[in-house]
Amino acid sequence: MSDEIRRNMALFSIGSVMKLTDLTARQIRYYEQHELIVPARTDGNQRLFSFNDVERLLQIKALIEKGVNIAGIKQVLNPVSKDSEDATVITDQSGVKRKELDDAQLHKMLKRELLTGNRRGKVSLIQGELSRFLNHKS
DNA sequence: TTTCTCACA
DNA sequence: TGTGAGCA
Repeated sequence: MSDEIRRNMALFSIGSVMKLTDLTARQIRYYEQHELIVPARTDGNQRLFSFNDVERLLQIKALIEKGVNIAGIKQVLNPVSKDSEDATVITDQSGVKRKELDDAQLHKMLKRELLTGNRRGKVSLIQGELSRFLNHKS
């Protein structure tokens, strides 16, 4: 669990993130405007990204390449409180939590689509690049 | 030099 | 989204 801490601690400049994600600074800032990511700031108002942010950016990139728009990406990335909209739960003949179930399945479906083809390949590639970047650091 | 915000193509 | 201006 303390892994979360480190993931959110490592900080990169937007320039590093650009190289790591192949996104332009413009895109990165654009995604931030749409709340797809929420990087921290330095004293000089400089953006600081964590490993989590980088991974998030890579997911966003993958989704965009699949033709998903900002709104769609928000749905996949934003954990929209698990129980903040149970007001519209349908109570049909089969069950009581119809809507909730559908949301969960949809979310899982989208996530799977996003990661289809590189369950491990892309991730390890990313980590490899991160390591190379951190070690070379020249 | 790099990043930032803002505005226009 | 890209690009350029003017700052810090």
